[in-house]
Order: sequence, then structure tokens, then C-alpha cells
Amino acid sequence: MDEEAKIPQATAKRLPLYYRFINNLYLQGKMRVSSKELSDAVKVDSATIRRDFSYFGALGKKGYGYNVEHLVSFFRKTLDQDETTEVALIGVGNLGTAFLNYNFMKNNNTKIVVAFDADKERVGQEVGGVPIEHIDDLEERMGNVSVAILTVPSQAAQGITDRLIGQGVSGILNFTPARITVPSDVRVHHIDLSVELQSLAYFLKHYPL
Amino acid sequence: MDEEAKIPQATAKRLPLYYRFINNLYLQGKMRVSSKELSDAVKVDSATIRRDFSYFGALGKKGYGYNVEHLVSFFRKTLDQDETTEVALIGVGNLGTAFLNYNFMKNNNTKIVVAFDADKERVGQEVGGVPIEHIDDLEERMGNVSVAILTVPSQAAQGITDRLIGQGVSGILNFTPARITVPSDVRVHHIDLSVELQSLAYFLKHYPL
DNA sequence: CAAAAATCGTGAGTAAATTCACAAAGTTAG
DNA sequence: CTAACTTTGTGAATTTACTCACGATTTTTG
Repeated sequence: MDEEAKIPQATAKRLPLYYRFINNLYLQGKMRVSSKELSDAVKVDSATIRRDFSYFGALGKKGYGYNVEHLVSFFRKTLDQDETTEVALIGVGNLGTAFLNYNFMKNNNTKIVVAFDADKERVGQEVGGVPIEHIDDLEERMGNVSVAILTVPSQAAQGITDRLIGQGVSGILNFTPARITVPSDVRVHHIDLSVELQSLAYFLKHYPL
Repeated sequence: MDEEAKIPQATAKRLPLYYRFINNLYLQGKMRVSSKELSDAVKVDSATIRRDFSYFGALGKKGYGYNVEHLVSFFRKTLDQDETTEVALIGVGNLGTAFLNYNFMKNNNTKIVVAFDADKERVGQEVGGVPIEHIDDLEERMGNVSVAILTVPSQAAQGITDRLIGQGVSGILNFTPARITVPSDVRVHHIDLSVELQSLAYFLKHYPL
């Protein structure tokens, strides 16, 4: 296990957000930043930010704040920003295409290197610089990519998941409404767009602010 | 305030998920279901499911489980499944288009009724049955929709947010990387696709399962 | 240089969510 | 009908996350 394995999951989820914002400050030439300023920008309580940072040691200076350059290089290291994670995308529909176009606008430690689709017409095309392969060739063309984005129709989700796992994938970002079943050593993050929208509607009706 | 306002937020977020799954069971003609079966399907601990349901009273029967028909009609009522929330979508790029196409595949208490884009070429077209208006006409064409999906470039996010709020929008589903600033009575749910991907990569490296 | 202001890092308190584990009550099988 | 089994609903324990509030330290101002 990592030494860092003590970091709360909630904190870990915020790290990429912090990194992106701090990197912007750095590119703008800003020298220092306080937890209060960060808080206004990323909408996370300033005490939470200080606590989050404190898991990595004393990154700041009392009465001063945080040195932007120091923070940026620290986060780059911590988030393995130099070591890119290669990603495969399965399902080049609208959502999949959005990801592919997004791919190169980054601050990113992840890169989609190959995409698959069931439509033979699309094979051989490129979207956002990523070649599209046919889903039947998944096993031959996937290489040893370890993360996959699943943007296929939900009926196809479990079948493709099984094939991905057969290829050694260890992380899946699942955008289908289907809840997929995976071995216990495979991590799945699930984003259900229609649930997000419905839950927002429910909150508006039942939890007035 | 609602009577139901006691329901934990974490529970409220799971309700749409439960509803969708239970509705599928109902359509398949299944008569009964246990918390254990639901748990396997939606990947939520069975005790959590029983606890969630218990906030609404005793919906189940000991030794038997839950009656599917009863559950389905209960959830339909609770989620205001009959009273549809009208939604506006801003930014008809790939991601926006994905939402529009998704719109009618539903079990849904939400419906996108109008979309806006900055591209004049697209005005007058329909995507997924939803008419596209020009962003300059936002104020005239939005009607009294109270929820908006924001799928625009991040530079445009805050400006459009301000205009939406001027029109009385009270909930925003923000897909841009920008953290938007809103009055305290407006609810924002933020989904940051690149953060999701990066955070999955981080978890894989640092939190081996 | 001294006083005032800023800001971190964190102990302690609180809140929210999850999970365990079991009595109670129903169902099923023989 | 009885015994074995199933499954709920929930009190209590635990885990996780958030926030307050303040001492310690540095910067800034005059």
C-alpha cells in the first residue's frame, strides 16, 4: 500500500480540481494564493482546503499563504501529472465524441489513445486525433491500456465490460445507466447523467435552499 | 418545508436510481424483490437500501421482501414522476447533443424543452425533437423553465449563468470545468468530466483494491 | 522596530452516512 | 401445524467528512 493511502477519498477526489486551478494561477504568473482565495474560486470551504493540503505536510506559510510555483510542482508530482495514463474509449456516439474532442484541451494526466465503435462506417476515421477501431477488434487493438471510458448503449455495457476485464483493464468510467458487475480488484466510477438531472430536480422540489 | 425534508441527501440521490431499476422489474412482470437482490443489481449495500426505504415508512414485509408494484407506484409519487420538470439546455455541442438525444429515452421526470446555441447555422434545427434557439434570444425564448443544463465552453459559463439567474432559473447542472458563482438560493450540481477521469486514474494508482 | 493584520495548521466538536447484527414477523415446506 | 428459513426495520457502533475556532508564525504597515 501507498504511504498516501491515508488520504481521505473525499480529499483525493478534489485533488485534480485543485491542480487545475492552481496551474491556471501559475500560468497567469500569480506568485501566491491563500486558502480563502482558492475557496472562492473552487467553491470548497477554506478550512477544508487547508485540511486537504495538510495531509501532504506543511505546504503553506502562516501569514503568507501558499507559494503557487511550489504548489504546482508539488501537485504535478503527487498526481503523477508527468506520467500519462492511457485510456481507451468505447462507443463513439455524441458523448464519446465529446470526450475525444476534449482530449487534447488539457492539463491532463490522462490521454485517450484509441476508440472503438460498432459502426463499421466509422472505422479508420479519426476524432480529435484518436483512431477509431471496430469493436470486434477490441482484443487485438486495445494494447495494454488499463482504463476505459464506457459510452455505449446500456444493453452492451456488461458484455463489453467483461471483454475489457479480459484484457486486463483495471478502471472503468461508466456512463451507461447500467450498473456493471466486475471483479473486486477492478474500480468502477459511475456517472449516470439522467440520475444527475433527476436528482437535481428532486432536490429543487424538496430541499429549498 | 417539506415533511420529507428529513431524508438524508445521500438517500435522495439514490432515489432516481432505485426508481429506474424497480420500474424495470415491474415492466418485466416481477412481483417481489428483496433488498439483497436490489443490492446486487444497483451495487448499494442491502442495509443501506433498507435504511433508505425506511425513511418513507414500512414499505416491505418481513420474510417476503418488497412488492414491486407497490414500490413502483410509491416511488412514482415520491419522485413526482408525473409532474415533469422542464429543462433548458445551453450549448448544443457534442455533449449537449448527447443530452438532447437521450431526452426521450426515459423513465424521466425531466424534459428538455428548449436548447440554445451560439451558432446561427443551427437555429431553427431540431435535435431529438427539441428546437434550437440562438443564445442571444435566451431571455425571450426560455419561458419560465427553472432548470438549465450548461454544456458551453467554460469561458462562457459565468456570463450565461448570470443571464439564467436573471430569468429565474433555480437549478443548474454545470458540465463546464468552471466553478460558477450563484446566489445562495440557486442550486448547482457540478459534473466535471476531466476531473472524473483524472480522479479515477489517481485512485487506481494510489488506492489499490 | 513595534504593532496590526493575515493566514496557516490542527485539536476538538459536529454532522452525515454507512454498516453491523439481531429481534420480530412473515413465508415456505413437509 | 410446526419447524426451518427468509427478510425486514432499526438501535447502536463505526466510519467518514466537514467546520469551527484559535494558537503560532509570518508579513505588512507606519
